[in-house]
Amino acid sequence: MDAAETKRARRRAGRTGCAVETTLSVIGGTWKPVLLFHLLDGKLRFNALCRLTPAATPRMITLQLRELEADGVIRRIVYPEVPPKVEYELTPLGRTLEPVLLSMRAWGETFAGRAEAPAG
Amino acid sequence: MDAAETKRARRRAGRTGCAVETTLSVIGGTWKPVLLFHLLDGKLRFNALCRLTPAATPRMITLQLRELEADGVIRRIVYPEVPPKVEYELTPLGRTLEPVLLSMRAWGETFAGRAEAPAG
DNA sequence: CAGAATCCCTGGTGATACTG
DNA sequence: CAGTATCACCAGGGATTCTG
Repeated sequence: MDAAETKRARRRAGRTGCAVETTLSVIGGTWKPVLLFHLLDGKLRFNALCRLTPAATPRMITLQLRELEADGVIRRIVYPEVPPKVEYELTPLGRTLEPVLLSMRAWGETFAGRAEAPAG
Repeated sequence: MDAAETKRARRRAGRTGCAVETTLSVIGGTWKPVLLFHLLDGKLRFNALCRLTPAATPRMITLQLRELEADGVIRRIVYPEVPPKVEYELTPLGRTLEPVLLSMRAWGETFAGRAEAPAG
């Protein structure tokens, strides 16, 4: 998928001084923040990620994981076993995203609270 | 564009316990984090936002601003003047996104540093 | 189990032209 | 200036099937 890759590359290169765009070029995918967030807890198997992100299809999860891997924020560990076993984990670089992901979660929790109890 | 709205609503409702998805339902748009980030500095006119986000077309900026407004994170101020003048500013709720946006910028700066000087 | 390959279609996005 | 309306394109993503 070099279309998306080109897009992300252009974005990274063509940023106009806004570092936020740089971050988005890495975690800007539809499901990337969610996947990364789940990986904060440690290694996860492909199926586990699918179960944790039921709104995304396995196909999409695969694609997004590949891009994250290409950007060096996650690592793919293949165990040469039968049945196949693959785990994903954050790289040290990926772990530096923790503040971003945690602040996103924190805000989501607050917002959900406000949205569900607007009159409260 | 209620297709996107439906999508976001579903996402907000159908989250599986991950607050990150809730946050994404609000700032998940392609240019939303960038627009919000620029608004951290204060009110901005439409044209100013366009200039600060040249990679996005005015059309897209309009659409994303509308969604942000619908989600209550920004406010649209119309001055009944000629020529027209419209300003956008963060609502109090929108301002609570500041930690998220700042951490995104911070990470982008670090990543850019690593990417441009990988051998350093 | 983990993922590749294929088909197909929706809708996100750009470009252009117009308006108050 | 700050949009809106319309057309057109094609890439993103879903569903299904197949494999090692």
